[in-house]
Amino acid sequence: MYRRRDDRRGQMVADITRDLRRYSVEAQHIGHAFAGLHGLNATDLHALIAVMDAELLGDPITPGRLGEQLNLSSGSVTALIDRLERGGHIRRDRDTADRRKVFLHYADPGAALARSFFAPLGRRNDEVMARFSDEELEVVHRFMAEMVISMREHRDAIRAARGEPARRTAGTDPDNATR
Amino acid sequence: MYRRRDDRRGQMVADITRDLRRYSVEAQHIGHAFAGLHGLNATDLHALIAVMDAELLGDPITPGRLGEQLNLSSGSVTALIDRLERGGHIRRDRDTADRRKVFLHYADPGAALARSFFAPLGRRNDEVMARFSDEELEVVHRFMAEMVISMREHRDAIRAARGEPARRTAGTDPDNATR
DNA sequence: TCGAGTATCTTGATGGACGAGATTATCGAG
DNA sequence: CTCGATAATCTCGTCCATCAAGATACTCGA
Repeated sequence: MYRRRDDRRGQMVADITRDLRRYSVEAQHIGHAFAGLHGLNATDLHALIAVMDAELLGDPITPGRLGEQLNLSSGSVTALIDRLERGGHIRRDRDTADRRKVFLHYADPGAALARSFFAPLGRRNDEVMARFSDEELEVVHRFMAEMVISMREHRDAIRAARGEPARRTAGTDPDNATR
Repeated sequence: MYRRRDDRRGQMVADITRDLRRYSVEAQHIGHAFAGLHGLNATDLHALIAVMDAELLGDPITPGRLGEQLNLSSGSVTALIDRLERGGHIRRDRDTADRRKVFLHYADPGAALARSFFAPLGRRNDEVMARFSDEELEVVHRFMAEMVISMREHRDAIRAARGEPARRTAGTDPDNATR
């Protein structure tokens, strides 16, 4: 689209760029549509997924860390958690050691919702991937992993250019990040 | 994450799924951060890109079609265009044939902004892709193209489940769609 | 053990974006 | 030249994010 070259490889680069853009636009639309279908908004859905992820890893998330992941102010996070708790999706639990902290745990309705979001997507993933060999998938993985790294750097650069000092999220550390 | 298998291929599938999820999350963050940096919001940025895309294809977009692409109500679209026009990013032009219609054209500040969004991303893309052979990129392209198709189907399914009757956007037609 | 400093979450006020529905302008068919 | 359909706009209410301040709990040095 922007910068079009004539050689075959240049065309390929452009195609992939366009693929990626389309993919993320679709992903956003899907999240938005699914959320709306269940009376949530896009942020709520992201939060629900983050809470579930953390819980499945045995490392419950706190409002503070949730705010970092979603890039939300602390006040917004409280309101967000209020909404989700009111909807019965998650619940708050005070830490016994440090009573300032609140741990977020998902309640069953929330978990079911998250599963119903991912299950069909997973099926579709499987369908597509079935058409590729192990070696091909390996290439795809290598490519996507590198793209994600590059995107994260870019994200941090933009955030740094703003006022937020890059706001070291879990993304700064190499790869143990939940997502 | 969800459904983890032990064999190598299963692991690969899970990894790629995770890659894709991370990618779209990052893409969203980048859009949000960039928009905020320039006094816009995420919707405004998407709209600006859509307007530019259409214009570059020589087929200026109308508010109605823009609303379809962004999945916005007509009222929101009007407000959105007001904002962008006020900011000097785009301008409205009445169609001479059908005076109900309004064509959206980007003004220079808007174009510059869109370019300053894509240019660094393009550079990063190039860097990553330089590390892959033609054949490998071919595989990536094939994979992503299929994923996009699958995602679109899913999106339409969800929207159909809602109230909107799949709202035939440009996505229904095979591939000449801008995005 | 007291107190200043810090961390974590919450509250309240404000502004802005979005959606729903009514309204205005225009077009095409009979 | 009406009537219905279509495109955009306007109005209003709701909801969400941000900001600034506040409440509570921990930490550590004197």
